[in-house]
Amino acid sequence: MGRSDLAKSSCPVSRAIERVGDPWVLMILREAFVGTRRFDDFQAQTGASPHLLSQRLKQLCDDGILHRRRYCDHPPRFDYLLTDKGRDLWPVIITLRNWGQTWLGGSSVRLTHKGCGAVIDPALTCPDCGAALSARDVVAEISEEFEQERKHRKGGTE
Amino acid sequence: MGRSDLAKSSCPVSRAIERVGDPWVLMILREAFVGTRRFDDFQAQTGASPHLLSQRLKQLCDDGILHRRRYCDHPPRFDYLLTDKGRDLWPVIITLRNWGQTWLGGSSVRLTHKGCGAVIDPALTCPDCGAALSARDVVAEISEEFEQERKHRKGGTE
DNA sequence: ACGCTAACTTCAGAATTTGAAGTCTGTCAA
DNA sequence: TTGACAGACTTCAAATTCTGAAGTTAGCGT
Repeated sequence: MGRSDLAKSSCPVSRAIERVGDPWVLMILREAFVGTRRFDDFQAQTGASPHLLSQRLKQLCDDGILHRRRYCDHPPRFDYLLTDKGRDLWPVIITLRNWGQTWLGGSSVRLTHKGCGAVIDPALTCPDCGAALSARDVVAEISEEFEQERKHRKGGTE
Repeated sequence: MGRSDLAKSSCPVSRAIERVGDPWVLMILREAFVGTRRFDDFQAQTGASPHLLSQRLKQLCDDGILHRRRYCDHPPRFDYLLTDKGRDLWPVIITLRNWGQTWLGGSSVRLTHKGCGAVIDPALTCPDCGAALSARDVVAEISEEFEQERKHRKGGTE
């Protein structure tokens, strides 16, 4: 398949990985959710080289995850803001945080729910019955199209 | 900072990214959650070269996310199973799926909750009051230790 | 006119990845 | 007992990507 062909897969997970499945992209997103906006701040907090950072920011803008805004005309200055599409990646960062906190330690990041004021660890639940969800509680049924793709790969010449 | 120092950060997100913030690792995890166990099947479904796959599987075993099991003595044959630590990464894959399905399309993966039988899209909720959660609903408060780390980077020589 | 800030770009050497080919152990059928 | 095959890898050279240091551009403040 090759990494650059992931987006062609009909699997939504592959497609998402193609866009955000990169350590630098994930670090940039973490920063963005903490309020970081400017190039040099992203650089300082992620440790990415300017070259790399500039590539990734460009890519994230192209993908509609960040928006490059001119926040000052004279001199010309730009910053990077999350779009709605980007803000929707918050659950991905939060689930990584949850896992990191549980299995790798590190000083915690406290999350407070504005609605009820409680300090929380957000968890996946069933929107229907409200039960907490883990891998064992759910059956995944792959679409016909994706099933074909997989079968083809097992036997096929590729 | 450099990518390989992420684990030294006190931020649980960085630590998690250090372990699983790689497209191949994420693809391997996706596969593992769909029941894939054997080397050649991982290879066919992820498209990774055997060299790369072997590196990543080794790394995932070292990190305690997968377990390399000898499932046959004669001839010696091995497969890779998720550990509890690995199974706990399910929410990460699911949130990637949710985002991919919403913003990138692709034929859907249907999830059925065994408990109540409903076809669902798992969502993050507040375990206290049960409300659905998005980035805007939560305040993140960074630990003192991590706050120091960040300040140091802004001014510091690094 | 000099130093400074912010947002980058350039470049060479180092590291990683790709893709093809090969290895090793052992089974099974003829 | 030879030959075809399966599974789990390893090896290697060429292509790609990343790292780290240095330089660039535009304009402000003194």
